[in-house]
Amino acid sequence: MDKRTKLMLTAKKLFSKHGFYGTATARIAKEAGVSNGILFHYFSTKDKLIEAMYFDVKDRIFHYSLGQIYKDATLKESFYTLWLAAVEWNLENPEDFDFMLQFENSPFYSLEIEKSHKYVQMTMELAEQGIEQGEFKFVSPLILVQVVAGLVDTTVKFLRMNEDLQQDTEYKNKLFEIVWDAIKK
Amino acid sequence: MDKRTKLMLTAKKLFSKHGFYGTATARIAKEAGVSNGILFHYFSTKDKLIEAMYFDVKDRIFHYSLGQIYKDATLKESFYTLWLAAVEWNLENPEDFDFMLQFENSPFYSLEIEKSHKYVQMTMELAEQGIEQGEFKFVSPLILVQVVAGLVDTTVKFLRMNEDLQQDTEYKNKLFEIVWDAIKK
DNA sequence: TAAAAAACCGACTAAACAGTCAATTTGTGT
DNA sequence: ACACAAATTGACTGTTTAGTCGGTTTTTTA
Repeated sequence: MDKRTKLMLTAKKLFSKHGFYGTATARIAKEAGVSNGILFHYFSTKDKLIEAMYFDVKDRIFHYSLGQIYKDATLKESFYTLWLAAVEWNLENPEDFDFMLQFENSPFYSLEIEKSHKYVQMTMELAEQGIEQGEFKFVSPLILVQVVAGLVDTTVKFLRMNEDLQQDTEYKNKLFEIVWDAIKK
Repeated sequence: MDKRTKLMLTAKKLFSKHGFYGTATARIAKEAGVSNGILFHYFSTKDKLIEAMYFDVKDRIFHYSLGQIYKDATLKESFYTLWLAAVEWNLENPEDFDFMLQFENSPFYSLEIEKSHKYVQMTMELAEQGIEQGEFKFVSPLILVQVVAGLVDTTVKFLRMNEDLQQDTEYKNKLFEIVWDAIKK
């Protein structure tokens, strides 16, 4: 594995456990088994490393989740697939989840960063579609996207504390009804 | 104003703008107009200061929001009052809001802390009531509480970016329908 | 009003930190 | 085989940091 990747994996592990504040760059390099200098060769500052990791994680989760949607699915099916894929991905990648939560709620994060992301447009289009078809509530498509994203986080946090429910498909369907009822007209 | 309060107000301002990582204790003391030493007289460590602030803010917002509920209100009215009060309080106290978001999504925060909070029980009871009366979805009362709390955050973030909607009662009612539909059977 | 306690000061320190850099190794194209 | 570029090292540094401490002022108590 190349050292850039090793650094990002180690950084993710440490950031998610100890926070940005509690993780020294020297420690990241040491635990990744590379030299101190190479970290700053790939990422000119600590902040740049954090930002690069954000884009990397966001990319992977959206690529995975959007990839699960199949053609000719109804709007509800698409949203169900999207929601479930995101929830399961986050449960299987707890470090990524913790890192993202921390990042998105820190002063590092601005909406400029968010908006620059290609996948946001794609989910917005789904929401707009639902509104036009009269299936969703007549509100800003942005709030609908944010509601779904927020409910993914809420669900993941809840299922983490209730491991026995993680495999319970029936219960997860009930949890999805929360999401669907929230956005549907 | 006593120096302990001055310190907490200044810390809140700086933490919300620059994060825990980006705010030095010396700077907090300086901008609060007090000596460096007195900070550690009141809060033995920086982490203790952060935690004390969390309890302080949480206390005030819950005290305010729960206080808005009137006797003999229906369950829906109670939830509406609670949700609206929380949203408006957060909009009027953006530093508190940013601080809380940061804290609750950082490794500082554990569910042990959350559970130790007296107000959590009170909202849980409201949720249990709704479930027993058959008015809410038949899921864990905890997820219902977390859904409402999460949707408060989502709403606040959204209204912050759309200042023109902040006074629009009709629109806010529509946003509440998202919350209500999410939890109601 | 005296003495005890609590609040308060700011200079100080030891450790930790992000980022640099000159030197060395590894890879690549000719 | 050679030259040139890119990757990599780890010791180093100037600064910043949380937290300490001996001493002073203010408040409380009896």
